Amino acid sequence: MNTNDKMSAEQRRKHIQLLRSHGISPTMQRIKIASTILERPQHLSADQILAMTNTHGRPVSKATVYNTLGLFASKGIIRELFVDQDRAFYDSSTHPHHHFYNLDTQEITDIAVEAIHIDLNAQPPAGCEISNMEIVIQVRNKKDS
Amino acid sequence: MNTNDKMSAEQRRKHIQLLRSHGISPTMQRIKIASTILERPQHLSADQILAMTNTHGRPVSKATVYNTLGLFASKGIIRELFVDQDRAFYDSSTHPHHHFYNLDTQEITDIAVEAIHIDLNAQPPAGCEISNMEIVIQVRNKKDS
DNA sequence: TTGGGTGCAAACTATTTGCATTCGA
DNA sequence: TCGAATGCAAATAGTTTGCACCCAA
Repeated sequence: MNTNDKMSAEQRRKHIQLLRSHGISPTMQRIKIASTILERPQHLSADQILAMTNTHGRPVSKATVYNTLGLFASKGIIRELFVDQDRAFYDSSTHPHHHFYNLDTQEITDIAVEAIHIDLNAQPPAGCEISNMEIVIQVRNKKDS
Repeated sequence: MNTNDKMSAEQRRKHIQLLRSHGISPTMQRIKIASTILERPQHLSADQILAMTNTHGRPVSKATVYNTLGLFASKGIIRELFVDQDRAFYDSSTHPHHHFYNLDTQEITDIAVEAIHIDLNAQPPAGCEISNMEIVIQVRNKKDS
């Protein structure tokens, strides 16, 4: 058993703990998907996660990946990002922060929560309350000029 | 010919002018779709527009409605809103403003541009420039308590 | 044994593409 | 006449649903 194997085994245990502590029973598929996302801080789309998860071992179906990501997000293990019309993205960091979203490359970059100050002088519509004040600032590659 | 018919004819002429002035040739389908959206300030999804357009006269296909909305948006007649993961919305007002988006009802409400002041202390990623700073604030119906 | 939990094939929905038809020069 | 513009059926991509299977009580 080499160092990498030890790391993986430790990570695996950590992820199982994490799932349990959020009330999710740690099945094979869920552990694989958790490992893919939580390996490091990152922003990934569902198919990126599907592809990365299925580079090794027994493949997990598309439906399971989608459903599992929804489950993880609803339990607060990861965060679902609303940055793109077409695809959902998932953020392995759940602490509050904002994002730049590059429309040309689909890349997501963090903005520290302290770096944006918002002054809102409008009331939500009657009978509503604010659910989410995360800001996405769309950027594009600079044109060569 | 009653008052309503006169109104419609006037509106129709105005819409044809508008299309021409934006470099769009005013076909039957486009005039019908323009009439649906521009009748009054509103926020509509593509199928709402499809359904409203096809309540009368010769029906316009789904594909044409989608493509036409994209065309109108790219020419600046209407504005495409990125408020919901699942569907695009189109705003008949193109002047800059922000939005509340009700996740429970899919209703969109305007926020005057002066009502939000944003202080951004972060640089866009290298090689990028900000493309769009329109803010969407997600709201939910207040729970009865 | 049974009932909720799990995973996935198939279905569904929003949107885009490819192409036959039409139009304007 | 001919190339570009137009409209739409069919294809696609992302996501959700419905159901067979499994496992703990």
